[in-house]
Amino acid sequence: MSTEPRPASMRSPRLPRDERRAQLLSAALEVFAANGYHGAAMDDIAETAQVSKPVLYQHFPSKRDLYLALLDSHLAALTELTRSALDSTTDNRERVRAVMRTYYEFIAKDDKAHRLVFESDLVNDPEVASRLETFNRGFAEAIARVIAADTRLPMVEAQLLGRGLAGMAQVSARYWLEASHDLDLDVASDLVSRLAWRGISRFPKEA
Amino acid sequence: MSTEPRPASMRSPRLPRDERRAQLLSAALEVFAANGYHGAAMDDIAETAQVSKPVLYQHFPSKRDLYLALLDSHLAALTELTRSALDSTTDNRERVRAVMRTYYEFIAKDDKAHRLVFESDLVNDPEVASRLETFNRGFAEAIARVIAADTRLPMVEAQLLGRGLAGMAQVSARYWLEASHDLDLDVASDLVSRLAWRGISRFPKEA
DNA sequence: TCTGGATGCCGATCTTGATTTCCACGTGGT
DNA sequence: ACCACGTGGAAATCAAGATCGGCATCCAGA
Repeated sequence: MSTEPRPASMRSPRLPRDERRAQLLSAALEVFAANGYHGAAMDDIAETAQVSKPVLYQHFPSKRDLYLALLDSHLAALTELTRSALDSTTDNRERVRAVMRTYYEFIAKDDKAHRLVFESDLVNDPEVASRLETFNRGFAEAIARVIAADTRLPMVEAQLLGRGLAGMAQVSARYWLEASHDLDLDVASDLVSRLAWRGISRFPKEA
Repeated sequence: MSTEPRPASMRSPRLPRDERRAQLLSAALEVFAANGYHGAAMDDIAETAQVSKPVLYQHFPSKRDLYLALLDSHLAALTELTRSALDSTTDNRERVRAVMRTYYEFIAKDDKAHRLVFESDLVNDPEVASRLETFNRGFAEAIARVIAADTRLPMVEAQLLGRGLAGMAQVSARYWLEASHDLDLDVASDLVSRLAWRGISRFPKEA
């Protein structure tokens, strides 16, 4: 009556530790992106990776740790992408264009990693909140420096605007992805980056 | 050994159904806003309302229904606030100012209702997602009409920009609330609304 | 004032679903 | 052939949502 052991063909082949870990991360991303943290069960992730649950726990001490590992990795990637976009030119207008395009490309990636970064349902966890806040601060500050370079605004106010523009990029890109896919990525990101640039270039200190 | 019935002084006084319901909603908002949907336990809400759990379930069939009721109510309120801000003038520049200010005021309210609307951790629930999407669409379309009135942009593109500006308002206001409270509400919202207005006014169709 | 019934309230418990762990088994290298 | 280690089925554990049956309170009508 007991269940037979899984035949060899269905067992997961033995893998070196790093490869297995990478595969698990990939499966976890897929499930988390599709269902969110709370909607994802460890069973689902194990099944997606075609592995049993204990294997999961040999690589990550808990579901939360698994999630954090993923978040860290993709936040680091996005940070690097935007940094490189910022360094790709010295013309501020072109900088805005490049960063906006980078954001749109990140969101359009079909691994859906943006769901972790921009639509996490674990924002109330202090660790997650702190990582997201660090990322957002860094990004907003980079924009704020561009603004301060083009205007005479003090840093406090430039940062507020930086946050606002970051929000504009993120929200508009998410909408574009969901609803407005008849617009080409370039067209949409150029449109929004023009909106942003018109807003900030030679921003007057007083009304 | 059995626990004594709670003395009369500790029992919650009998309330007419509607008042009790209102009180429960208020307690629920407090807990949900502080901890998010998943971080909030029905026990917490009951305790905050100084009531036992069955009372909660006599008014709301489930935790999710309670949350949806709250969300509906505050989404409706915010919708009405922005509609009224839009109708408060016919000058588009003033419209942007008024709406931005309304957003900042909504976020500054100390009932923290904005945590439900802008930081919900239940976005993966279809009912929640649909309600939020309806709100966002309505808001973005209102902005898109303003944009279309001031430019020659087609509605598809105006809507993308509308979403972007909505995101700018929301994200910048959340940042202002958390970190930048040395700036006055008026100063901050005016600053961001100027950024928005400079971006959209007489937006050129081509670069 | 007294009484019956309806309504509101509570302690205690049930139930479910998901994370985490235990222990035996197979597999591949030496 | 052996043994160390990766693997999986099944079960322990636990938190939290939901419920059950009885008690208290208020009000209408005699």
